[in-house]
Amino acid sequence: MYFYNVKIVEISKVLSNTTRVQILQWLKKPAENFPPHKDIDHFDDGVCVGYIQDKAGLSQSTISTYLNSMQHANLVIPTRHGKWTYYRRNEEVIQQYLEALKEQL
Amino acid sequence: MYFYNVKIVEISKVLSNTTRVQILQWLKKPAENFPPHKDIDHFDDGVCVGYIQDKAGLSQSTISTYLNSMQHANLVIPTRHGKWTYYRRNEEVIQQYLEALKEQL
DNA sequence: AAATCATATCTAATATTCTAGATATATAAA
DNA sequence: TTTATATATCTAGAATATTAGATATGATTT
Repeated sequence: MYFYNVKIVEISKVLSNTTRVQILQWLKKPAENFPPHKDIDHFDDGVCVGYIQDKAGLSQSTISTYLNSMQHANLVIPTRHGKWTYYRRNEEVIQQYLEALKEQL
Repeated sequence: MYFYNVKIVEISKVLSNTTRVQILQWLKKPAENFPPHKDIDHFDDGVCVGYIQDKAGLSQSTISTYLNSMQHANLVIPTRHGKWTYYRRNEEVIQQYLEALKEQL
């Protein structure tokens, strides 16, 4: 298991916004929260930005900025498939964050 | 065990600032992080604001504001002793926050 | 190669956070 | 009952976050 650099304050900043927390929660069960993708029949690489945007009801640029900050904190992993970028949770980091809080908080 | 209302976003907001995280950490081991109080020989009710201010190196009003936000999120409990207000961790809420994250995140 | 589609980045307006100084309040001491 | 001490609240400026629209980029389609 590779250990990322888990920065408590940076990750907490991500979690200090309702929409960003929701995105993480939605990505836990993509099939329940998003329509199927048109080109692929699984969510192995996560969910495309457009679906996340529709669900959140915020502008495209805002969601892109949010996802960027989440990626910067290593909470999500982007994968490019053609013209789409899929985002999935980084379960390792989420787990490591919980551990870090348990130890350090 | 009484269950407080643990709001993930509100608590995460507290934890999104380095000083506030440090305060929580310092309060875990008051005897190691603060000088003894002059009137009492224990830290059962926590640490007075002045000591926290000195340790953090920020202004009195800033620390007071921080402690207020932490109290509002139920992360710390204030106790008045004469002219001092002592703050201690609310271990129940901290634990419940960790549980809430584990379940919901 | 032009048009289209998905996403990212830039720009800017508004809101919130950070922080300190000034002032208020509450308690204790003189 | 004035004075001193500890903490809280008020005010305000600077910094950062939120958010959307406009524009740019990268990939696919026509």
